[in-house]
Amino acid sequence: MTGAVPSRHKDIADDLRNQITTGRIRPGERLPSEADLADRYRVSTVTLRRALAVLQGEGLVEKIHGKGNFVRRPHRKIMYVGGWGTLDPWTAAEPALRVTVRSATVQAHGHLTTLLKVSEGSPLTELSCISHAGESPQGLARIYIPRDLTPVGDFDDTSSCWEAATRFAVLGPPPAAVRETAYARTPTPDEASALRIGHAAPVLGITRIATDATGRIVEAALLVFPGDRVDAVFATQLMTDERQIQA
Amino acid sequence: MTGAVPSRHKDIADDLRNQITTGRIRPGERLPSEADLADRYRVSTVTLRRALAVLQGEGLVEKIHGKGNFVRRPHRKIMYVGGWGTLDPWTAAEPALRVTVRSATVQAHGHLTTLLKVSEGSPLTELSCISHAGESPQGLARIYIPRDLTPVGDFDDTSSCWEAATRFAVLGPPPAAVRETAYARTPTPDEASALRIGHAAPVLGITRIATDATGRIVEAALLVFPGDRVDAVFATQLMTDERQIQA
DNA sequence: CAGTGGTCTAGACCACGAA
DNA sequence: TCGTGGTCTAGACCACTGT
Repeated sequence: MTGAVPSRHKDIADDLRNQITTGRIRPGERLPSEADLADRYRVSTVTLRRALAVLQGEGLVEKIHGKGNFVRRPHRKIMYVGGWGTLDPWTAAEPALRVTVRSATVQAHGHLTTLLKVSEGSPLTELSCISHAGESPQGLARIYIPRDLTPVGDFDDTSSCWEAATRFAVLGPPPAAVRETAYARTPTPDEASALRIGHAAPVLGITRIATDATGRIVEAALLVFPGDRVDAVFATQLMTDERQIQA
Repeated sequence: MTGAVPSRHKDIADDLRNQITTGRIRPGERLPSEADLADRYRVSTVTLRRALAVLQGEGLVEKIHGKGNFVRRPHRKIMYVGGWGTLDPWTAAEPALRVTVRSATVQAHGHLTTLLKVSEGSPLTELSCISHAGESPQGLARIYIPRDLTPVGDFDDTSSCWEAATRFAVLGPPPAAVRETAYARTPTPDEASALRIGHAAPVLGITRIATDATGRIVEAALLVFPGDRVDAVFATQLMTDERQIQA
């Protein structure tokens, strides 16, 4: 197609990728320092860093400022199950899965009022969750629930809410309908550092709106997952009649 | 939280972003050359290019080698509707929406055999679709249908299949169930050039498997959308009983 | 050809992490 | 303090686009 563009950094990325995937450099191991690698490949540090950026974007390498570049442990792909609004049971049962939840009361503002269809300033319970699988951050969630629907009790390790949060499941009253919007984007700086991914690594976002039988919104959840670790699956049973509705 | 890291390129990106979003630089317009901008901001070309890379990742700027940096025309977010397996009707009705379909007969191999649960070498019809909204590529689709289920007739502009492809809808016999997996990743080089996005711009991918009442897979579709232009929405009605199924 | 973006260099200085 | 990654420079050379 197009002429081959000389790009030393891609060659280097290819070489390092091979060394990683063939096991010559093992998961968790630290790569030689960037200065060393630059020397070895006879390139400038800038070029070498571009090569590492490629691998970081692929989720193969994790950079830690002041410590070095590390080969990421390969992770089984986690499944977020749509409709259920939960990580798949197998994943959620993982013993190494730790979740940190921070709860706060906030007032609805801006986007939140639109999402929850509440008036500006309405009291909401905000749950900030971060889920780790072993060392690696695995997902972020910010869940908003109208204050009057919030289950009583603290979100400590023993509460059922904590259990639900572990699975990123819908909190609050059982919903009658769930609407989930999935999108792909780059992480915000906050998300990038929280998830320990590059600023260019794609994240899979899911905005989940749960409504009860009366149509009232009982929960809005903003979920963010590293793109290389999480897929979202949605299953639909179609009545043959349903297909007629579509024009 | 963390100390402010000096990063001139982010400041520049912020400034340019403001100029774009406030309309001081208009959609379709060409930015000053990188050399000019580097001069104006008193930075090196490398730093300025990092700033532009940020904006490109956000989908605000399109770089064209040898021509310049252009402000991308803002696009309404397109909705892919899960379950229905189609772009939303409003979008699909867009008159400016053009679709190019190329059909071929291929033999199942590798991943395809797993996806479609057919044996190696089974004949499949492959439809390669690319959808444009005006100038901008908007989505790619590769759809696979078992040869014996393929509707007869060519996929010309007048066929109903072409109409369905326009909406990225499920082809072949009406399915009884659809399973869609959504993921976020960076584009392959092919996808990046076909969609005219950067190699680091996130894409939203959807793998769609449609099965008939007997459980036979009647279609597998691999859809790829630019992350900044397409969202996917999935709606679920929950019977109260359904919630019990979950352990 | 001239003008544009794409890649690379050799070195400087700053910020973070662990002794 | 030292070794690490993070940012930046001033300039060179290559590749693509249009005249």
